[in-house]
Amino acid sequence: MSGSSSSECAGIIRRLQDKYGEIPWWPGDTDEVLIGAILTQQTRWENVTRALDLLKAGGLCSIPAIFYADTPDIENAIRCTGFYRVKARRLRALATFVMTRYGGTRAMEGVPTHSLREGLLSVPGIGEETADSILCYGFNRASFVIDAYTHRICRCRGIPEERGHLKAVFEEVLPREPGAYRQTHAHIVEYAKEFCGKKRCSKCILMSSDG
DNA sequence: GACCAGGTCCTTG
DNA sequence: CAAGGACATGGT
Repeated sequence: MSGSSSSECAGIIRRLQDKYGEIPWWPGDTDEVLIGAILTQQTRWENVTRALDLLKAGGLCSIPAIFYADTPDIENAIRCTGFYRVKARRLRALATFVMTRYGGTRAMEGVPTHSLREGLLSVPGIGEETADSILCYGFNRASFVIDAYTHRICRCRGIPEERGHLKAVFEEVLPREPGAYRQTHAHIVEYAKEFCGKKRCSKCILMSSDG
């Protein structure tokens, strides 16, 4: 792996840890994480929590409930997350995959990570980021999430942005523990939301020397 | 009104 | 394969 990228990423990880410490992130049971992972696509998390509350109020915040629900009921609950028709379809596709292949998320816990990932990626509407979010936050697997914020931070540090490269580098540098993966990803999002615009970063604590 | 948000898929060149 | 567009609501 690129030694340069590795040391840069290691530096980013360490400085973010120093800045933020332990922060809670993406709470909820497994089913709720799967649903949230779809809803948060290209959408602010605050809008997602509102939709999750509406789903809960309607008894629709679980994979079986989504599987058996009427599509219009799902659409109404998730409208505030945008792309609501597409997302309702994706939720149905995910629920269908889980229920028909495993009978529920509980039965997926013993399935090997690479096998789970492959299955998730076969579901229409689930790409690499969503799959990794589900694996890392929903199933406690060491699969690092590369999102738009990760790209921004790495761009600002001159690290090659290709997704597979970034995923490999972070997974090489971090201890192979889901908790460490979750924490680092949470740090990246917190930092980037505040300091990294789409075009340029306003401030960069990641810039300091040593590395 | 313009621009953006923790993506993914489909169509074009 | 790269680039562009569609999907849609809500906040700044």
